[in-house]
Amino acid sequence: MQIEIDPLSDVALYQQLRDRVVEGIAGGELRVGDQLAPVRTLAAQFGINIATVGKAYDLLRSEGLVRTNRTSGSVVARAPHDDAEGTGPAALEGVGAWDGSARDAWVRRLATVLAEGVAQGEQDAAITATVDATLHAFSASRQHANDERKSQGGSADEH
Amino acid sequence: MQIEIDPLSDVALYQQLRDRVVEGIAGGELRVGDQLAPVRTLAAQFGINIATVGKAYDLLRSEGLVRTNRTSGSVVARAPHDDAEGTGPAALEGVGAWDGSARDAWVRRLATVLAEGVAQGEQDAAITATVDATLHAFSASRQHANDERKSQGGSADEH
DNA sequence: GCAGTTGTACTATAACTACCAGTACAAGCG
DNA sequence: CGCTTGTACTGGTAGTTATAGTACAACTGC
Repeated sequence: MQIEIDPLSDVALYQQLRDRVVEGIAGGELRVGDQLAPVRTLAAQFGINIATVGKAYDLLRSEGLVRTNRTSGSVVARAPHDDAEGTGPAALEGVGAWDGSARDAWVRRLATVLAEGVAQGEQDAAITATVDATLHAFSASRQHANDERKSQGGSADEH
Repeated sequence: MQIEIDPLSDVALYQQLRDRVVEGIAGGELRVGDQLAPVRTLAAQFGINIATVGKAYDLLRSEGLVRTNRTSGSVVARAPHDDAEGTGPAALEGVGAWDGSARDAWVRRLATVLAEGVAQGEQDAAITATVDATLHAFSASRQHANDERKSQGGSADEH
């Protein structure tokens, strides 16, 4: 998976890294068991500090999205709920659903973002359309990534 | 409007204030022309610094949500798009729709939050349901606030 | 004009965060 | 053993958050 970050953004570097990985999982570019690039590799790739990458991985681990085995690196630990298709050898590892309070916090955060759109005069229909389009983009991307794997068993992370 | 903030939250105080005002506008508790509490009043109410409240107002102004006339205080400058009902003497002031790039940034932020839910295994249907419920809560709240105004012409901000 | 209110600007300080640099270590793999 | 892995540590720089206190320009009401 190709990650890009913007050093000029007002969003913290480690936060951007974390966001890209989350989006990668949502979009299917990163699937359960996939290896994440070593902290040193990512740090060198972006010319940033190892500790910054480590902090991003720290965050992802605390969110239960990746699991890390000290010597073998970090791997994706959670997958989007794919309602369609039996996905043959899927569910390599237990998903485990996230913590209730974590979900509550997520709902709160979602509500705040939605309130922003509403306050700015965005119509409800326009908002739901944007949400639907975004979710559909994710599932379509997952579908596409799925097909890729079937034709060529490639790794998601060339480093 | 009754605002509450959590000094123990990891979210910055000025950000919380800004979020509450945004949600107030989305929920109709704050409407176009409504006066916001003076910075000194809010600062005293929460036992925080004037500059902190000023920063929140600064943010809201830069987002075009409030307009400020140096001596008369800050007032709400933007209203949710109410698709239903003629709302009689509504649209007291021009709404003006937000900047295109600002909207793009909002869509990006929304996508990141949605990705988080998807990555955590939340089903698309569950997400859209949450979004719909949140949007409905806002519009219902607006409706309610609207009725309140009709029966008793109260100010939104008693200070 | 005067008193009061409003948002804003300024300085200065303390605490915390983000990021960096370098080094070091424990644990597993080949 | 050599290599890679994540992690931990110290130390430093810069920026942000929040504080305190003072001050000012502009408008309202008397």
